[in-house]
Order: sequence, then structure tokens, then C-alpha cells
Amino acid sequence: MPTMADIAKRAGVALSTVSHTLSGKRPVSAEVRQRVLDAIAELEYQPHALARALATKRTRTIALLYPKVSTSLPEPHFEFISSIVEVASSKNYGLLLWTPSDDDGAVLRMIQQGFIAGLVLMEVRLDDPRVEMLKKQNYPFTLIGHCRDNTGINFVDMDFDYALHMCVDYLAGLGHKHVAFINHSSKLYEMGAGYVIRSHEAFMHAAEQHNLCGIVYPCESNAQAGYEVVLAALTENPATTAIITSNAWINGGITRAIYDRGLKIPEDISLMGILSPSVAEMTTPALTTIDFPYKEMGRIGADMLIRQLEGEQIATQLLLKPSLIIRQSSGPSKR
Amino acid sequence: MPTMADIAKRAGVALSTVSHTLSGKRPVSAEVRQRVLDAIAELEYQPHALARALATKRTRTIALLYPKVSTSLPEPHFEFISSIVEVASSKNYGLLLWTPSDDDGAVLRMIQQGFIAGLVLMEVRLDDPRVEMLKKQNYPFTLIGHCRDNTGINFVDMDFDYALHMCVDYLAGLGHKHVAFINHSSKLYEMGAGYVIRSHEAFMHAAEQHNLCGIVYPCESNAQAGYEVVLAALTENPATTAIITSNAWINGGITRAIYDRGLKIPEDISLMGILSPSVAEMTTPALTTIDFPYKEMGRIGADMLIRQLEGEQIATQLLLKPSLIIRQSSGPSKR
DNA sequence: CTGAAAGCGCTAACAC
DNA sequence: GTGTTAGCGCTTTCAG
Repeated sequence: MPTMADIAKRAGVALSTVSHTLSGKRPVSAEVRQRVLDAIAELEYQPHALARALATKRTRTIALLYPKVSTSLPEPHFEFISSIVEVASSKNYGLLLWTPSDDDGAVLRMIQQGFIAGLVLMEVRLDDPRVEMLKKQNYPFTLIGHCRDNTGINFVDMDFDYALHMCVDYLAGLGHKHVAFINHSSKLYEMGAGYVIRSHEAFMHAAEQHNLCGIVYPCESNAQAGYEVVLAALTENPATTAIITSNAWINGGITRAIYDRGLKIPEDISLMGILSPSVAEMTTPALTTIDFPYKEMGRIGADMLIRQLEGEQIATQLLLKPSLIIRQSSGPSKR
Repeated sequence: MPTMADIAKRAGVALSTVSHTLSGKRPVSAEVRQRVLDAIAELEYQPHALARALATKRTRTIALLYPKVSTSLPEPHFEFISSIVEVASSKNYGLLLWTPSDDDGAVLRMIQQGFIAGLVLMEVRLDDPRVEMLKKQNYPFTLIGHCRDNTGINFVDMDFDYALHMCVDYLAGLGHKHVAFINHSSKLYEMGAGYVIRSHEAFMHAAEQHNLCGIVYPCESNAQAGYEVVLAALTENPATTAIITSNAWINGGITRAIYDRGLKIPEDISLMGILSPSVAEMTTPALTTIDFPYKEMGRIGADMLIRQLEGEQIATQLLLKPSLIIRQSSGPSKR
């Protein structure tokens, strides 16, 4: 592989001239410029980004901290990933996926290795040690999600408070009085995952406001778990006429549990999800949802980070308001 | 951030000694070694991986070429991604996701920038220009999927021929005589995506063997498209009693089309998928499937690549035989 | 406008 | 065992 020195020799100019015709950081005469470009073309020269990164202390790689997927399936993180990789690629950045071995020091070590220009964090906890650390290090990062204290950090998140209120308002409007909310796993509760806790609280608050009976159930992310939780819920409160879930992988289980109880959707039980259309339409009947703006969140998160890296001064804290999409799984309460 | 020079000074030794106590590539006396380690601990020194990479011409980052996701949703590539990132992280490699802007030169340019030690390709075409190029460059890579000509390349793939025969054998055994296979989009056909074409051919072959009427339909990856294709299929051949699909995102559409025709699953129509359990269990009734070994393929693909990078001489061409998982969507033909 | 040379932080000969 | 030094391929001062 040819290096800059090869080009310089070939074009009969100094190394620095090659560098500058490439970067445009200082004027180069048209004639010399052409000679250099010709040499580059002839030798099929390709700048070595790694060497450049060492010299400039800047890379064009951002990293997404990818949560460890344990036994359960991951939430539709892939919807974030697709949009982030799209934005990154379009701006000529690479996206590095990385799972820190242990949450604390590993992140720090990673960013000190010089490969990564900035981070996108997801699965953010209300009090997130990673965020604390990154702030202290003054390292560029953005959050998909947000903490309890967000002073001075850029984030984009869905407004879960709004979303859950919207769900409950809608169901209350249909006359439902007993609704169950199937939330994420208790492991995520324990971790203090922001969206899980905010959803929980918002749901309880909304239920109270409407003066209806609301019960929350944590649930692992697999169909079997969903099945069992719904059976339990229908047993605990047989008056239940509506179920909300924010957990994409359990829909099948929920549906089957309802059917196995001899109930119909939406005649006997209304079902709502907080998830993406693609998932909502995989189930039959298609799920009425709060449309989780995965794509947009990923896009904005990556975009904010890259802008920040390019020197733009930004201070963005965005809480997206999702919209309600009524499909076939919800209807008026009969009781 | 402290550098090696700082450590050397602090410990009162030469730079190279620090380097060597870190790498173990030459003996260091216990006493000196300890001084160095102390200095490292005190200054919280972290080796700069980028600089090391420049010096050694080796990195610990592998890249997954991420197909451009256009309008349709991506196939469950995320299942590959999770397992690849898992393997990579566990072996201390980073995984870079990257979407080449244009299929040919971009890949070459990328790998010449020095950041990437090797590539995992997916969405492999029967005659894949990327593969040709990488072979010519003698660049380390592995395939998830495989080409027509695979001499000298490492790959892991599912045995689609086996899978489709398994499907058809099973359905034929249940007495089905008219089966439709809903394959991926015609765009993927045109691209020459290996799995799409191999599935098609295997299905036709199996149908012929069993002397049953088999029709293949290409289909975009969204529920609406699935819905329409199934309506069309049931119109074209009302005798159809079984439908196979390898397309994860259209299940909902398929099911609803069947119901809208007043048919029942599995009483009137048997449904089978070639997909992962998580997806199979999202639909109701849960889908009988050929269990697509995403995880295993991702794991093996990444593992092969990393071994190769670490100097192991490997020559692996693996065609995984999936297994049949009978759930609730299939049953004997009534006609 | 252009060239020479000093780094970026590390590895790996090459000396002693 | 340890120290010295020449790179890796590029950017960026500093001279001219």
C-alpha cells in the first residue's frame, strides 16, 4: 500500500504538500495540486486513517455501548442500531458496538484507547455511573434515555410519562376500569433503568387520575414469561379488561394466555403496546400501540453526538411525544 | 492522559522496558517489573491502543458489513449482531458496523484505512464482488452465507437446501398437496442473495420430488406486503393448504389474510416459518418453524474470523442443519 | 506557495 | 536484563 511519501516522491513534491492538497488547509498551486492528484490516482493511494488519527487525536468512529444480553432477548435495540449506523455511515463515521465487561472501569479504559471519538449510551439508568464518569472525564457522549439529573448532558428520549398517560387516557375513554401493565423484567427495575421506572410511575399516576384499578407486573422478555404473567394477572384480577405492555417479545404469550382463558381480543380484553409498528403488525390482531420512535431516537442521538464532535455547540434535551396508533386489538369495555 | 514515557520516567526505567513488561515479550527482572507496575497503577496509565495499532499494524477491531436497509425492515440481522458482538467482546475485539456507500470500492477503501483487522460479510450473493475483491487483496474475512464458488474461503451458513426439503417433507407427510412458499423480496432475487435463490430452488425441487403443487412468491418485508401476497396466492390457487415463509416481518400479514378469507390456522391452512423461536412465538398461533440458527451462525462466523486473525490456520466451511420445531400453526391437510 | 522536520504513543530491532 | 533509537503514516509547526 502506497503511503504519502510515495505520492510525494512520485509527484516530485514534499510530503507536507501532499498532506495539504488533501486537507486543503493551505493553498497549493493548481499545477502542483494536479501533479499530486495524478500521483494519487496512479498509485491508488488511500490515506491511512489510523495514522491520521494518531496525529490529530481525532477519529471518525463512535461507539454504542451495547447492553449485555443475558438470557432474555434484547429489546428491539436493533431499531436503534439500524438508524444509528445509517446516520453514522452517511456522515462517514463508523459505529463500534461494544459490550463493556463490567460496567464501571471498562468504559473508561475503552475510551482511553484512542479509537473512539464519542459514545452513545442506551439503557440509561436514573443514576448512571457511566454518565457520571463521562461527565467527569469531559468525554463527548449522548444519551438515548435520560438520568434523574441531566444538567449539562445531551439526550433524546421518548416521553414515557406522556406515553403511559396516553395509553391510560385512551383505555379509560373506552370505559376500561381494570387495566394491567406488563412492564420489563425485574432485573431492569433493579438496575434502575429509566424507562422502566418512569413507565411504572406514569402508569400508576394515570390510573389514579382516572380512578381505575391499575396493576403493574414485571416480566421477562420472552413469550413464555408473558403467557404466565397474563394468566396470573387474569387470576389476580378477573375483572381486568385491558392490558398494556412495553415489552416487544411477549406479545405472542399474552395473546395465547388470553385465548386460553377463553377470552377474545378486543371483545373481552383490549391489548395495547408501546412498541414499533413492525412488531405491532406481527401479531394478530394487529396491536394498537403507542408508536415507539426508535428510528428517530437513534437518528437524533447519533446526529447530536456527531455534531458535537465536529465542534458544534449543542445543548439538546429532547423528549419525543409519541403518537397513538389504533389498530385492531383495542375496543370499548363491555363491563 | 499519561503515556508510556511518563511511566518510564516515574519508574526510572527506559521506555522499552515499560513496553516489555506490558507485553512480556522479553524478560524483566521482578524488581523492575514491580516498579513499572506501581507507576502504572499510580498514574492510572492506560495503553493507547491506537498508537499500538499503528506500530504493529494490527488492530483488535473487526467489522460487520451491514447491508443498507432501504424501505423494508431488515431481516433479523440483529440476531447475528448480538451474537457477533458477544463473541467479539469476550475476546476483547470491537465490532464495527458499517454500511458501504457503494458496494465495490467502498469496502476496499475502508479496509485500507487501517482500523479494521478483518471482516464478516453477510447478505452474501452467489457471485459476490466483495468476496472476489477481498480474496484478491488477501484480506482476512469470513462469510455468513456462501458463494457459488467457495474455494479457499471460510464460511458458515445454514443449509437452506436441507431446510426447505425438511419443510416440504413435513408438509407432504401431513398430506398437503398445494403449498406456497413466500420468499424474500424480488430485490434480493435480483441481487442474487444466496439464501433467497437457494431456498427457491430447494423448495421447487422438494415440491417436485413429492409431486405436489408448489408456487413461490417473492415478497417485501412488511406485514402489508405479506397480506397482499397471501390473498393473491389464495386466489391464484384456492386449493392451497400450506404456506411456508422465510420472511420474519410478514407473519402478521399472512395470518390476517388467511383469517380474512375465513380460513383457520391450522385447520384450513398450515403455516411454517424459517425463522427464530423468538419471532415464531410472537404470532398466534405460534409458528411451526425450521429453527434458523442465527446465534450460532453469528458466533461461529465471528469466532472463525478472530481465530484467523490470531494466526490460527483454519479452513472451515460449515453448513448448519437446522431442526424442525412443531408448534401450533401446522397440522394435517383436510383436503 | 513550498519544504524540512518535529512530533502523535507505541513496538521492535539493535546495542550493551 | 536494560537502554537507545528508528520507525508506523500522518499532521502541523516553523522556515524560507
